Amino acid sequence: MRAGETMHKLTARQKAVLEYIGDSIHARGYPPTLREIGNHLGIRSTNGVNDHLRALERKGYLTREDMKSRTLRLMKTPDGRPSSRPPIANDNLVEIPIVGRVAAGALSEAIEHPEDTVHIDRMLIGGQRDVFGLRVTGESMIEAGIFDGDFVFVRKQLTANRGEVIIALVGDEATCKYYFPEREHVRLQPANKEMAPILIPKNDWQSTQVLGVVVGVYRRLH
Amino acid sequence: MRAGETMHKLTARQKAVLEYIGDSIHARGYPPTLREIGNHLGIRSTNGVNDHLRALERKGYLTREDMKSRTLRLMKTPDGRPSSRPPIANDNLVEIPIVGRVAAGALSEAIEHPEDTVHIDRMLIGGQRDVFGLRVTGESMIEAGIFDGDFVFVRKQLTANRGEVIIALVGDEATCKYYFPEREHVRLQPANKEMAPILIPKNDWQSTQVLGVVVGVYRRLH
DNA sequence: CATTGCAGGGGACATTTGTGCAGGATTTGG
DNA sequence: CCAAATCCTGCACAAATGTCCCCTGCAATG
Repeated sequence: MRAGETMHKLTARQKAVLEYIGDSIHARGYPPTLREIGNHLGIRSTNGVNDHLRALERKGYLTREDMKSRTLRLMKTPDGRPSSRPPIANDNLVEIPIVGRVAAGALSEAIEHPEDTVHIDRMLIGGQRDVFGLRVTGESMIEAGIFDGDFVFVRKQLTANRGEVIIALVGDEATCKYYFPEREHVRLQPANKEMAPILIPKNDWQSTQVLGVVVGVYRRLH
Repeated sequence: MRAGETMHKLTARQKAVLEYIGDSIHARGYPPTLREIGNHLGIRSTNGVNDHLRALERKGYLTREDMKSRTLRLMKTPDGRPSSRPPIANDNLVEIPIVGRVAAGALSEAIEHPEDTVHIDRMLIGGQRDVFGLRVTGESMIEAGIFDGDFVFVRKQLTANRGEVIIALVGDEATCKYYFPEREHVRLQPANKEMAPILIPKNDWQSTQVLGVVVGVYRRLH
């Protein structure tokens, strides 16, 4: 950085404006209007927003064109580096339906009508396809680090390997357990010393009872 | 692909329109207006341009929003491949830098030069801003369901509430622990019966030692 | 031959959007 | 302490911009 090229610092508010503009471009593909910025930051007057934009222009963080809508261009990031934000590459993102709760019943129906979806980085689910999400109820897998309220991401498949964490349909309830096929029965093993395994005789066991294999776990804190 | 979902081919004119929109976004950073498109292609009537846009929408090459200027989004390239800059429908996505591993040392440097990023649904981090990611090393939080190799998402902040899971800088190592401020010292409590708490005298404790509060945990399985 | 899609012209109209003016309250730097 | 900057409200206005309606012509299709 040369002398004379004074490093104009931003106020917190100006930084927030600049960040929202970047977010908008990044997420929607086009810059926001004055009023959109105002709405997002709780500024009721377009002039209030304009003040910020003028300040950001003066300090060299963005440029715009006269009397044209949405013609904002970012020149520098809030920390002063030249701006060039690559657009999100869709290839890395997957949209995942959250189909209900494990052990909540009537799951198969829920799968057809997802209530909600989340987007998740493909990297986090190991590049798997056909993944859906569930909310966990109960404490049966706490020793595996899967707690009440956690989200689990499940790769849809009808078979599993010994020892994997699976979602199985028992009766009409979905449940999350370790999978242990044995001679006479299939053992669904909880990860909780105080709970007994579920034993299902091989005769009663149908392949449709495995809904999928858990490939990821997410827990919100705070 | 269903029947009826035919591969809609573009006319030469429609292709030209689509390309100009792409050029505009690329060169100027924002999409053009109807009249700008018309000027560029020699179409004097906004309606003429609108016809093209409607056709492109119908064929799935772009989307736009009602009564908003410059809200064009490309969905497919002229040759039918998904657009390289696929605008995420909703803006509930956040790009999160993965800055290193907890207890890996030299973390503060890593924060400046993120090695990698993941995208995550804003819903999963409770709408927080200023979030970064870390990979956990070690077993010190297993009873809190945070295992070796897990990703933690951390809201950047210099203070925390009693009992929250935080990332703290101890010496030059970042560590993940429960936060318990007490009379004489700050206690960093592991969630592992076999490990002792770290006690840091209030004198040695500086606010900069809290790097942030853990707002989410992700674990890959399989 | 009627219909459909394409490619426009021309223009009225409503909405969106940026600009500008007139303030006020607070903070910051000298 | 004053001046400048920050961060707003509120409003009026004009320009930019999308939508809609009614046309013309042409080509392809059934």
